[in-house]
Amino acid sequence: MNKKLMTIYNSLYSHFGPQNWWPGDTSFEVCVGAILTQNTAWQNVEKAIANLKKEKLLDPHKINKLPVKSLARLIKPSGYFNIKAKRLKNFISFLCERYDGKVGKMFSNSSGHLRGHLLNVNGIGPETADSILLYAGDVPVFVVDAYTKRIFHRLKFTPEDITYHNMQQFFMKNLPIDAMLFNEYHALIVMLGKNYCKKKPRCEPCPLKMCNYKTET
DNA sequence: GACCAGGCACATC
DNA sequence: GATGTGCATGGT
Repeated sequence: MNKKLMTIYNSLYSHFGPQNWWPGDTSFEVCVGAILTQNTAWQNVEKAIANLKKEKLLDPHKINKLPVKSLARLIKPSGYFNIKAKRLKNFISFLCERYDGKVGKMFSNSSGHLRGHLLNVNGIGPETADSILLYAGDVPVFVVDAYTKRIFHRLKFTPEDITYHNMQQFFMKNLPIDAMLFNEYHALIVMLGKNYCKKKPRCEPCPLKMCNYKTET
């Protein structure tokens, strides 16, 4: 257990408050959002999900039957819509065939193997799999994203080119294994990253006052 | 108009 | 195993 990691967490929590992640009404919506938000601003994902809701299509069996082209048109605002339509359908056919389209059943029927199963779905990589595990199923895995790597590199904790797995282990070996903590910590990292830890040369002064990163221009 | 966003798969060396 | 590239909309 690394005290500095908890100190950073506490500073972020004091500064930003609880983030109440994941935004979404159902665990299925969380899964859909996790795929749609790949390399995409959440704001755009909201528009895509709103389109699905408007057409009353935010339902595993309905999307399973929907032609890829129709799905692509609906999720267009989230970007990469052709490839994401395929990815969504890959996940949903996995969900429907193995678990009758029920996310709850997916978690209860796949004791410990779920991460591996998810990674076998074309279009689901480590971050998406872990987001589904943590935010749809309360499984205590730490979610790593581009902000996580950038921030903790600038704080000089980890190398810039660290792998997903090693970055995840860095947190999970140094923090208590706790889904609530991992949930809030990742969300706070994204909040910090979005607002204060952008790619150079537009980095804002960090509210934590712990980062010496300076813009080059 | 350039840059960036809560990645991933695939090609090529 | 490491590196490069396509995928695409919408906000700043």
